[in-house]
Amino acid sequence: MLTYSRLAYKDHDHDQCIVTAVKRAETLCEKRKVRFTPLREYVFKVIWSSHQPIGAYDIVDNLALNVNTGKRIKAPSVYRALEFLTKIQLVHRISTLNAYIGRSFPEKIYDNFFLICRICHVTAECSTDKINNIIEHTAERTGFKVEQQVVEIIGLCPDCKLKNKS
Amino acid sequence: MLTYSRLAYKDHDHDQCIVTAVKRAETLCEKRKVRFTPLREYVFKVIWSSHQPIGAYDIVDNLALNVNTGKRIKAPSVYRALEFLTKIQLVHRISTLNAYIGRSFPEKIYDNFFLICRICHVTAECSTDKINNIIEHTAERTGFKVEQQVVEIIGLCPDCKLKNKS
DNA sequence: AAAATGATGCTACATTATAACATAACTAAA
DNA sequence: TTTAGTTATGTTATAATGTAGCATCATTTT
Repeated sequence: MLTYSRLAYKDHDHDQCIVTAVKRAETLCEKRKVRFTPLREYVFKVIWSSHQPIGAYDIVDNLALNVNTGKRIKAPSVYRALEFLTKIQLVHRISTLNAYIGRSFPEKIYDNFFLICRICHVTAECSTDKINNIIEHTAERTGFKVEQQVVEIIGLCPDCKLKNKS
Repeated sequence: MLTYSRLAYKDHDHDQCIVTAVKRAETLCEKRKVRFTPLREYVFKVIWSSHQPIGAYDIVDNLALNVNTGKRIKAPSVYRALEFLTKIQLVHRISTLNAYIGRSFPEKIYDNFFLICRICHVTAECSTDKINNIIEHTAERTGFKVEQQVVEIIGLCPDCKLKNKS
């Protein structure tokens, strides 16, 4: 089976994208019995505001001020929200960019990878169970126990590929 | 075809490892008509001094003082050497650790991945042409042009797996 | 209500990386 | 073999990313 998320490359109703992601997040947190607090939701929404990974300090800049105090939310709070969201797989840290992106298949822990445009940074999540098989197979022959995989593919998205053909 | 570098997990003559790597580097640089300067060689050797990825500032700390001036070699110089070595594929930046490791198959641009031990950080480079096929195939269906791939597998190396069985 | 746990706020700082400009070393052309 | 061009390194300062440690506030459990 092979599925992929080409959505990032198409015109689409992005507000709907966010709504769906938030719903998915709420469901997942309920199931895992963890709290989807306002701060975590705000951070999650800022991350989902585009299909480009966003840096932690850009999230800080894009967050609304704290509702109660009117003060800016500081880096450590954002990093803690990111840690939480990452741990339950709702968000992925694109380590080649030091930036964070919302996950389209949060239930898939392996089998997923990211296509990252070198120019515009638009990032699509893909999922195929074949990759994991190969990695697992190769790793096992060396006695290595796979726990987590980071697969980041860098290149050109369809749009930037066209624009750079000249 | 499937090859892999289990060397990292075995007792071996590591000095020989370094000598081989340096020779390979010299040959590659000659072929590409780029300069394997003393600084680049020193940095390369420090990286190859173990099978654990090493951070840029740890390289700074481990470098001998500048032969002529007796002064410490500073971060920007090291980063420039790293940029050079990374660009010609002699070194890989393990982006999940912000650290650098010598490559065993510098001629392979795709098809390679890294098994990184979560505990001791020992890292083995593997190479199999199957992964790239899948990624390429999936990416192409979305119109994405693959240029570079970062595959970092986190888990337990054979030694740490044994030690943590209890 | 009290106690325990979990989440956020906050200051200060650690770590990783680069910009910008000066100097030195190499290379190729006249 | 000088000179001009190019590439590499030195140096200072600073940007960008991430965390430690402790105080406070909120939620859940007893």
